Amino acid sequence: MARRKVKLQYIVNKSSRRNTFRKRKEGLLKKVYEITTLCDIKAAAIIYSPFDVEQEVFPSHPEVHEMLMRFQDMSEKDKTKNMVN
Amino acid sequence: MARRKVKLQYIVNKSSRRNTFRKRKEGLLKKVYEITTLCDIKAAAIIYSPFDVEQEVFPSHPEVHEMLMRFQDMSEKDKTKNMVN
DNA sequence: CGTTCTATATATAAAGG
DNA sequence: TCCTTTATATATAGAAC
Repeated sequence: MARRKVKLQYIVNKSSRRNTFRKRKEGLLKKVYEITTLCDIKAAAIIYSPFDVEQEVFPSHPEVHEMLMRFQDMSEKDKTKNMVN
Repeated sequence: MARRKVKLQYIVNKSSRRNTFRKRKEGLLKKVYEITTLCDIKAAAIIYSPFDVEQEVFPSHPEVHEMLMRFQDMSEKDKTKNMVN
């Protein structure tokens, strides 16, 4: 979006892809922060990126870990049920 | 945003909060899908909401579970390091 | 490679059904 | 309560540094 509408597909050019990744990651974390604040809920985003040295990025609360634990405890059936595409 | 700028704070009115939650959750999942597609990375969002019957919502791939496993394996120090606020 | 600047695409608050 | 419709706030692609 912005200057030009972009097709929703893999960005081949590496520097463009990297730039888009950085900007969108920032936007995504902001959105997570906002919905968390506005609705007083727990939310987190996990991003695995080949660009960052650190492999996982976590926005949001320490409670995130608790959420993960809860997820781990769910049955496989429930996990599938809660997947959204 | 939209018709009126909204202060970034808890929305007291329940129906408004619920509506905002539903819309923003949808937008958030879309963003996750987009960054995933555009940059060919793995990403997921976890949302704990009192509005949904299901307690956790997961956008994105089956690989998400693998990501969580990797996170579980990280040392406490690394977990803290990867938290972003 | 990372930032900042803007024009434009998107997300979304309110309102209406 | 949920879906549409809009007006407006935000996010962000591309450019320039």
